[in-house]
Amino acid sequence: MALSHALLTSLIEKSSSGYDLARRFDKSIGFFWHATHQQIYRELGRMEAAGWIESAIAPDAGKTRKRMYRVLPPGQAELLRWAVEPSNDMDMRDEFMVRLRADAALGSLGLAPELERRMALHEEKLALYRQIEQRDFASPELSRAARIHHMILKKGILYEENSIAWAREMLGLLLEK
Amino acid sequence: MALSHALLTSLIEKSSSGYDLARRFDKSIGFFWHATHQQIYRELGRMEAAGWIESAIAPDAGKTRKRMYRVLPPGQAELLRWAVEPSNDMDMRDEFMVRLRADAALGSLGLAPELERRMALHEEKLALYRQIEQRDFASPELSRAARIHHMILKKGILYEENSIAWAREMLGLLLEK
DNA sequence: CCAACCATGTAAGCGGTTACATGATTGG
DNA sequence: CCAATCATGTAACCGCTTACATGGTTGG
Repeated sequence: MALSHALLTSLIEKSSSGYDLARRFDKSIGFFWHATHQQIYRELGRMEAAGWIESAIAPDAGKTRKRMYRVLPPGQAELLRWAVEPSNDMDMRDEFMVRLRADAALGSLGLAPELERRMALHEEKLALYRQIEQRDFASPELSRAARIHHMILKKGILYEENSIAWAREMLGLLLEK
Repeated sequence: MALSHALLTSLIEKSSSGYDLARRFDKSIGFFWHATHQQIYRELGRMEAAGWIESAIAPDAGKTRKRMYRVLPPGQAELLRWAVEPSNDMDMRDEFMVRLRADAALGSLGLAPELERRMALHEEKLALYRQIEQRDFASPELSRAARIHHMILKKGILYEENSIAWAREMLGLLLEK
């Protein structure tokens, strides 16, 4: 399971509460590893039980239940151990391809509007990624860590560009006749 | 859930046994919707209980348990109903991006060999896709269904090309210094 | 004759999704 | 004051993965 290791990585980058972690996750590692807050809270509980992380009442908790989590040496050791294992391929589950194949088998089902909707989503994501790129990676001299983060972002940018170009061609085919 | 609909589509394309379905799946829809044989058998059972498909002992069963499945009108209706629903985005779960981010946080962990391994896998897949493209879609005049199948394959080809180009650049960064 | 493959299934366990719940704080 | 957001959790369900099991057929 990789969720725990994604959380460890994120907590090593910056100790934080479950809530903050969930929000940061959505905007960084989450682009490549989505998780809901329920998953995150449960996983934090497990990792604390395993001695990988520890928590304390947050300094700014006030009367809330806010807790800060930080990684312990066994957690870091586990991350190191895991990092060099062979990784599973990305799974390519795309419902829309199934729908297209149904359209091919049954005749024109009117998938064009849905394709346009998805294209717009890709455009949005691409714009967001490019904005992040401008903001965080414009400098000519970046640290090794920053350059790696940039490459991860670039993977997303390539994917979105690729998806948009493909969708444009696919749309042409669906609208034919 | 889309697995049942992927199976319905595949069965509409060609009635077959669970075993054949599982094998065909690996080489067509399976590129975008992987499923193990256990998932497939269970799903076939559910769909038969729901009246979407029916099965009969296969003509070439001999003394084996081989059964042929075919789609019934309610199954086709269900597929039509589902096909035009809004589709979920492809989830982008890529463990290797998490590992890279761990590498960025903890210092050089030696991920280059693993990246090279993955690059080779992408090359293999790309070669396979291009071979299928030559075999099935070389003709200048293709039916609508064939052209849709070709576009689905092209999506895979774009993805693999993209991944290889990205990996090459990433490898350069990991080997620096 | 034996290994590989055909063909189908059971069972356990885990991860992920969804719905629901609770209470505090902040901003208009 | 009320709505939105902060912050954390419980519970149920379902899909997916993995291991294991069973028996028939085919090819060298």
